[in-house]
Amino acid sequence: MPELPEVESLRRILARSATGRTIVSAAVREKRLRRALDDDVADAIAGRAILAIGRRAKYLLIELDRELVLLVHLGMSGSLTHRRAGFDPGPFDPRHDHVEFALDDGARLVYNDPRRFGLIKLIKKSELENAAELRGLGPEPLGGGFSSEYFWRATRGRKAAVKTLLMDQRIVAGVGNIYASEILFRAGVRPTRRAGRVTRAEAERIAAYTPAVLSEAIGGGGTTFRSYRDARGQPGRFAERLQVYDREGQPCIKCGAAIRGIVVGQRSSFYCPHCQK
DNA sequence: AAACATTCCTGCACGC
DNA sequence: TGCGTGCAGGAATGTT
Repeated sequence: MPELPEVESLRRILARSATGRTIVSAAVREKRLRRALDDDVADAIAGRAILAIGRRAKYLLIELDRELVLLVHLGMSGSLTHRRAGFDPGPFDPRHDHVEFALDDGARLVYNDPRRFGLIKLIKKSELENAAELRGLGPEPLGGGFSSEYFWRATRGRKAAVKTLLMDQRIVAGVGNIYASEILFRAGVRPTRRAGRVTRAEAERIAAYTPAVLSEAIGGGGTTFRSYRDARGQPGRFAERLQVYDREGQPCIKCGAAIRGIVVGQRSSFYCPHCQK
């Protein structure tokens, strides 16, 4: 997964394929995800109509009738696939297909998550804003709330690496490890730079490249690094357009210098020592 | 066999 | 001293 572009790609596919459908039944095979699924989730979902599919940060929001919302997070290794009736159901994975929804058109939505860092939670629509998972999230990077002025202010006085802050969901919602490296490369800022030392011009570039990179990735259907698959079971195509991520030792596309791989805030990070200051 | 696309929690350091 | 905040580190887990 599953950073913002992957979840947004998933949202768009499900919006077309599942909106208006009714969930006739739900089966929970494994409820031990990041948090254990509530015991009554399957019963509460059965019979509910899917009104819309939304997204906040990396959370997918499946809006149901009766003012219910199913919150889905894919963690590190989760996927939610839509399998049409009568078509190849894809490789059935009994060990990791943890939750399955049957729709009234014969299709199925299958939640698969090997590492089980994901989350599925049913909440009332009125409690959405106050939900612990969504409360405190920063602005959506594609929603206009993530301005250069905002980011510049948010970084003042902060000693943590700028990449760490860019990935902090309270600062901006949806940027994860892959795109943080890509955004900082395009902005010409090293991931290790202390956030408080980012100049105003650099903050402007970061704030501008953040939505640009995410939008481009959405256009490519997201990034498949190892195992990510979209709702149709297809890998994302943005991996071919990654300029630094997982390219340690390979030449920078701008200057030819060898891309470096380092660890920042315990996450693998990549940058060009020549282009990024 | 070490690394991993995410989030949450703990504990320490620092500053007021 | 006490408290709040920031930050680092680790844990959760299965796969490649």
